[in-house]
Amino acid sequence: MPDVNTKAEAPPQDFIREIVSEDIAAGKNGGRVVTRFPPEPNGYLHIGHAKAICVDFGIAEDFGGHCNLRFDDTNPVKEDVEYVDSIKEDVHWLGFDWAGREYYASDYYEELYRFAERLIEKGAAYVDSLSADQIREYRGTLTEPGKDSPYRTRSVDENLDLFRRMRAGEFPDGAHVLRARIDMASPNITMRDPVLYRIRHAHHHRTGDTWCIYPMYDYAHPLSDAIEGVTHSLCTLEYVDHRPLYDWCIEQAGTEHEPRQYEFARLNLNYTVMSKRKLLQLVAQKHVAGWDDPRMPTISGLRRRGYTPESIRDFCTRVGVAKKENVIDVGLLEHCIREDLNRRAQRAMAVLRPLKLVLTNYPADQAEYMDVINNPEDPSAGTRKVAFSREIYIEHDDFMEDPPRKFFRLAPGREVRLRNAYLVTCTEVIKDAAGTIIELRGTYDPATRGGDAPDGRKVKATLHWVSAAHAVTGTVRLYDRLFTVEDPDGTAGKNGVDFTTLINPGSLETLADCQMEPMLANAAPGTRFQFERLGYFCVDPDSAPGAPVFNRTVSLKDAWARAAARGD
RNA sequence: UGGGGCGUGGCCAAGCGGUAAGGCGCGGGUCUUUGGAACCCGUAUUCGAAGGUUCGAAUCCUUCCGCCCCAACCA
Repeated sequence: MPDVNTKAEAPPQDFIREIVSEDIAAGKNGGRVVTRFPPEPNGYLHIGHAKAICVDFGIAEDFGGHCNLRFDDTNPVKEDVEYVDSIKEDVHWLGFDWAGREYYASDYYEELYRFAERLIEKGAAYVDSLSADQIREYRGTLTEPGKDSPYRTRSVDENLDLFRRMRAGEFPDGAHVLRARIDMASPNITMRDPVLYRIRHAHHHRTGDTWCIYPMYDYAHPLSDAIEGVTHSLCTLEYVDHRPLYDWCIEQAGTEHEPRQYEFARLNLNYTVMSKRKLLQLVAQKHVAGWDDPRMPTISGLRRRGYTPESIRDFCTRVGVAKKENVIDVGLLEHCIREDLNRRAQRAMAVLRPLKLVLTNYPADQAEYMDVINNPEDPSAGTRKVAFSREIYIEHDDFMEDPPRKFFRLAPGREVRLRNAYLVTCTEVIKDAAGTIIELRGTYDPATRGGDAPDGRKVKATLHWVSAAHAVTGTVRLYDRLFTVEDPDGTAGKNGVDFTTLINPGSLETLADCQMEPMLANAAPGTRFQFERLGYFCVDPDSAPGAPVFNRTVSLKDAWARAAARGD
């Protein structure tokens, strides 16, 4: 058994961390590591962003560096402060801290403008007066080279004059753009004289009406990185083609810092749509209650669903960082939250679909209090008292009048255990005129208090329950996948239908007559419990004192249901 | 058909010329007052394919095949 423990603490490795390690070893950037998380404030963050956040902040943290939160707010017509606020909240909630390094590309507009003038003076940029359509035509296609704009040869003086007048607001939107003079025949389309600035007479959420020309991402991003002293600019794979332009901007601007861009594969989840456009559509068309609907893959949705930040971060590290396109099984996400909550969530008993069981040999006016362990995984969570009495509710699913072979819960004449209470036997089934079971009668064995029989006899099932006289009524929202097809996007595309037609009609089931133990009546919103034998549930903000509303985060693993689905 | 990225078990993912880690899932078992949890066992003679180099290849070379991205004055 040679030193197995010395290797156990090896930090998580991936190709980016390898690069960073090598850079540090080589003394690059004076050993500094600076990354950035650069969202555009035009929507809510989702689980895909969570991966990027974990990569950007996580790597900085691992190497003793820091990560800037920078808003890439270069397109005023799509952005809003509502989004910057939600982004800040979500990043913080995930457990990351930018420690005051909150930046905005718009803070650099003046500096970016000066760089642009310098580019013009060097002959590296020019003002083009082609229309957007013409620019597209001149750009060529994937297989044919583009051709030079007739304005490409304008003099430096003319370019400078035009660009200054663009800034001064002399021209309407679309009249001119500033372009990099690179190579219209480049096999990489990104390099065919990319647009650097466009005219947009629009109000910006931070700079107001100060500007009417706005820089493009491809220009603003590398220079913002350089201005901030970012060393490793980490982004997703679709930007690989943009890297030569990123480097071109850095080189042309001759900045003090020379950040480098590295790309990794974005996160995809099966049974989920992730594009901002589609998420926005779900909200706008009211297929869901909002950005934070517990069925949404947004950070705010996952939060309301009951996911913990720890579980999401754990998920991101398990998913890894690589360059292969991937589709992660949502089952992994569910595993992560179960594992976290199993250790931390207080247990409680709640009956979702109540069926009354009257114990005919239990005194009508009596009640007693059982000692119940709050969390078997965490002794420090202590115990609580739970009331027991003659009339109790059990789960309707836990009784079958004519049970199949492998069903070993309650049935006529059968004895089962009521968790932490007594062994009980069903003696009678009461039905209404229509034949519907409305109540059960049974007896309890007074010698089995706590749940063990002195004679050592065993029962095969243990049921959760709640005393009818003490129960509080609450609402439970059972959430299921929003889509039951693995690849909603692909399936919708293949069948030529709108993806919203694929929404699972059973993605939300609301149960308003759930019977719960009293301690659940006034739990604070956000509090998470395990309802024994059912799953993990989180108190929703819609709760009122004495009228709690719970969201089911995820069910418990259910071998019985799995076997039944498999066909025994 | 231009350029770029990527192909290791159902889904991820290590591996960096010395004889296929790990996680999820799945199957079986132990234990159990949650059909939960925990624990144990099993799950790729093979790394997209075919050639080649080598004593030895998932790792090097060649060719082929497949998937993804790029033709916004979006990011």
